[in-house]
Amino acid sequence: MDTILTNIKVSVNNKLYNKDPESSELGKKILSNSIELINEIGFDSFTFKKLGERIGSNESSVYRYFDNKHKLLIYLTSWYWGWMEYRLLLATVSISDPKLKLRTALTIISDDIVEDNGFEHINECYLQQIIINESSKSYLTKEVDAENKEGYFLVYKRVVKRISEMIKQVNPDYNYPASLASTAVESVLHQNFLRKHFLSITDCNKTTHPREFVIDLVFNNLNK
Amino acid sequence: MDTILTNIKVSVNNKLYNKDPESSELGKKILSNSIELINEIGFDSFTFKKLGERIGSNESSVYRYFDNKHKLLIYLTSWYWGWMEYRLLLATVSISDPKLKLRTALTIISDDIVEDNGFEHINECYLQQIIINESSKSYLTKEVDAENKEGYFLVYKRVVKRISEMIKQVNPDYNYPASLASTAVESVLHQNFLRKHFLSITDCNKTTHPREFVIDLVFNNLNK
DNA sequence: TTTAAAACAATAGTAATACTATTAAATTCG
DNA sequence: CGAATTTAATAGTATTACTATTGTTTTAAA
Repeated sequence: MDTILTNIKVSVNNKLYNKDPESSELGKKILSNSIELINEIGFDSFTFKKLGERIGSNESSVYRYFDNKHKLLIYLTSWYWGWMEYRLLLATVSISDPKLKLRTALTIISDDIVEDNGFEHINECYLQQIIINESSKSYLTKEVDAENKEGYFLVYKRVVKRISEMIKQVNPDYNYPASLASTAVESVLHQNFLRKHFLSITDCNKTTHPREFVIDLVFNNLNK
Repeated sequence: MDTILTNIKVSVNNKLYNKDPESSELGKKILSNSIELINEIGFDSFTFKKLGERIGSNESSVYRYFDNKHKLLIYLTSWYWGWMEYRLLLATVSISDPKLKLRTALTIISDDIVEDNGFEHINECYLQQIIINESSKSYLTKEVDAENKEGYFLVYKRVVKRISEMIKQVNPDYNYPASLASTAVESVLHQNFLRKHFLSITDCNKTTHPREFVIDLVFNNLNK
């Protein structure tokens, strides 16, 4: 995987930033440290001032890269789903059996990322925690329609659509492929949250993984 | 329904407020106007100052009822789920057939509330929109575990558990009753959001209702 | 190699937010 | 009736989320 990774770059809608954070040392520091800091103190308490202090720079330098913390969050979620799409393709492209293909895709999106392997300045484990804990905040806003028009959520929607297509391949007669796909993706994140904070309303725990539930959920709907 | 409603009051964890908003005229104005205002401008832009201006009162008067807008949001979501639990019980208590019971419960939680009937100072239609658009923000915080210990999310969890129990009644052999219940509840809200903002990743639209999808989803998992 | 432009970083600001403390007025209650 | 309590408004503070300005460094062109 490493040899491939050195040549690829996850691309993110360029309207999300003023200056490409991957293009400079400071930009990379902004990415890596914002991921760490958001994980430590949560997105709500996260400010550019705190980030500036942490990277030994200053607030206004961060503003040159991102208009505000909201756009930074959308950048991070876009990066995550862009990376996920890449992993998804890599793992499924050579599979011809529709069921195995779908099962593999669901496994990929529900993988616990435990190793930070590949992109130097992005810690994928921490980023996945941010996706679980904060990513809904990127679209649960009054500006969602305007931002959607700008294409801020394209990558996320593309991942869901790919899974939706795989669902159709397994069972062309199933009535809700898009809804099942979006529910599966959302459910992976939600069940991960629940097993950490609201254990009493999930069956996912030390012995049962969200992956098992979601794969069972999806295939129970398609094998009829 | 009306005769019953005049006698019951949805009860909310009293740690969520400093002074019971149902106990005074100003308190009721705070509830009704905050629901309207959050719907109009979104929770992120909502402030106690704007609310104070709107109700012809002032910021600090609002603070006497709620510590901060976050607690107000949890109050509103608790009220919603308390109300939902009441509707759920009322609709299902007399049903003995497990399948019909579960189907009825799923119908209740995925109902579009279009009429504001019952509680004078709470507009249930607007409140449902707030639940769809904002309620995740009530638990997606760094304080979730502490607040969970205080019992802030009990009512919500109880609703999910009730549905989980109904799932077990339909099929005691199904492995993930709690996860399926929490996914169903979450999915109703999520699909409602998607059909308004991200139409391309849902099958719910003018002709297909989230209710149909969720009922299909749940029963496809139990009828094996 | 010089010089002009551009990019960069820091300082110092501003308006708005999220509260708190104080005080004065109104209400209740013994 | 008077004291105690509750209510409401004013005026404050610290923090946040930026913006404008300025000087400094880097780059790039003549």
